[in-house]
Amino acid sequence: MNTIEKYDYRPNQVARGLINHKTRLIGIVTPKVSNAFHAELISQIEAEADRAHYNVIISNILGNFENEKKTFRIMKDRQVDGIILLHENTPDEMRELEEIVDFPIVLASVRVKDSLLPTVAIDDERAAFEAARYLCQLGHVRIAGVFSDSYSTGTLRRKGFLEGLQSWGIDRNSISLYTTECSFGGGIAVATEIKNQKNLPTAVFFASDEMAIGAINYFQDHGIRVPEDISVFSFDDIELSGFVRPRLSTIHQPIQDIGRKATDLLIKLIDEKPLSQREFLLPHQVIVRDSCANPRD
Amino acid sequence: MNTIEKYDYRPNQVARGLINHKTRLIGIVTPKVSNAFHAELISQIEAEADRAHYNVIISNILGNFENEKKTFRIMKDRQVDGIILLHENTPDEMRELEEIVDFPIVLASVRVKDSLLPTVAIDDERAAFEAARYLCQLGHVRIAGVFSDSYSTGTLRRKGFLEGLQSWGIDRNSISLYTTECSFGGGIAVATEIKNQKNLPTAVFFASDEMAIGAINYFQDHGIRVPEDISVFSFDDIELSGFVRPRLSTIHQPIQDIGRKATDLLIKLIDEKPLSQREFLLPHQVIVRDSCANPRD
DNA sequence: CTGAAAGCGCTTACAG
DNA sequence: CTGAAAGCGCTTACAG
Repeated sequence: MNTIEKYDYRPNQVARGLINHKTRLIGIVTPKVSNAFHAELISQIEAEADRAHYNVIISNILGNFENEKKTFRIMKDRQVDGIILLHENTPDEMRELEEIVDFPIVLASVRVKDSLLPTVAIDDERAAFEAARYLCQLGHVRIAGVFSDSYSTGTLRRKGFLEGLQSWGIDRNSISLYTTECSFGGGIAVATEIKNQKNLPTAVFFASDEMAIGAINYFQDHGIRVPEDISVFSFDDIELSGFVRPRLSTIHQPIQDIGRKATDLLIKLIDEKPLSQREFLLPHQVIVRDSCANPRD
Repeated sequence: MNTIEKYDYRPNQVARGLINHKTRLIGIVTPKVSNAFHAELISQIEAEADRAHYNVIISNILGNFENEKKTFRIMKDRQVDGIILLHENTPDEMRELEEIVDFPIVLASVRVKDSLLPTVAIDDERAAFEAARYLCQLGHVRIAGVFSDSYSTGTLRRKGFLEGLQSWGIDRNSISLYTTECSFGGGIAVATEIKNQKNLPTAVFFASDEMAIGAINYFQDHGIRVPEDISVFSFDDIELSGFVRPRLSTIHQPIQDIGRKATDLLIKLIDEKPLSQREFLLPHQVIVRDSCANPRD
């Protein structure tokens, strides 16, 4: 012990990894690290992993499934102890990925249809339902919804949104639906389409804050005021949403809790401890700020 | 070879790391992964590292030097091949960090006074000089500057800013200087101070976009219009700066090029290749958008 | 209880 | 040119 102190001996983690078959490395697989929502999540995961003496390897897969498979193979070669996946796949794709690795995978902030993988997320359907009801409450009738083509930010939120409107008795014909990417650019693209509609909706629900910010930008550029001419409600509550103008009314996702819980769950699985449940749906919140108003007509 | 194919054999990277004394792992050390500027930089570094078959370990140091030293020790234990540091330190602190590790370190987007470390950044002083001159050109005379307490975003940009104003003949007494953190919160804190000044400046230069966005938010909340009542010029040109209202006039940092170049440089050092120069100052750009106008008086 | 040996999965240097 | 041995830096199981 004295000698250890004296020479400041520190064991070589690579050698330990080889003998223990544990690297204390967690892989985070994400479509794009620089996405604001993911960056916050990654930051949180790193902090929680650090507490448990794990380190974190990140990887951008840039929306390409071949890339994602390659990444899983690399993580396997590197002998990471587990993966936190921030990306959705079809059930078939998911099965392909699971076959590549022999360590646990946890889904964070996303859900995969029919998957048996441990998941930490929110109730997307319920949250979108509440968002839709909020818009109805304000008096909106001609409403648009903008979603992605994936499961959580697409199917699930669209379903909840539609059910919310229906439960208020909104006519399906006065609802228009759009599909695009969860990015500033995606929002702009849809805003362009919406503007060219004959009959402008009085409110638009976006499945992500970044979409909403892009769209609001476009609306403002073209003389459409938010919320005076059009109300905007979105989803995620990234830090930024309180700093743009108008401040976004949005669904708050507990990013910190999701990151922390997903990390804890993965570590439990690595330690082969039993899980009390497979799916953790953390509480969301409807945040009312300045991007919604009553319709003018 | 046939057998390799047949059983899809893939060498264990941990074992290879042990024998080769190379892990093909790069450590990124950053104050906060979720900072927009850093997130874009990290994303870029990961992409470039991937191209060279390296993986990337990230670490939040959260502005604590003890934490940073601990991180360097962990990176050493993990036998990473090199570190890209996105954080500034005093020369003394930097020396302490250098002593911990035995592999190359590259500074990206920051500079350390008197350091001999390979660095990829922009000419902060020159860029701030140009920003100051731009404000003068618009006719501003009562000008405030907001900086951090570190070297690149503090000392260097402050120096260039002051020289720019001086070169235009602005009276030192009409310039007020502030120090805060490069975050939304830092910007809000300074905006509060500025608002309480007897004689409001007609233009404010912020050393980061995030500061500026926070401050603009505060100004707007308190009936101070940007740019009508006060012009705001900032620094970084994160993706967001084109999506807030008003769009930010700012100094463009070539984030992609910085990330790519820093990675290439580090890999060269890992391979013990010679560097053509120690410091690479990439070209910046003055981006004129909507947050600056002529002063009203 | 202490100390030497075996082994994790590779690569490299060397013997045949 | 091929194949067996040594060794990277640890940990674990076992002999003394």
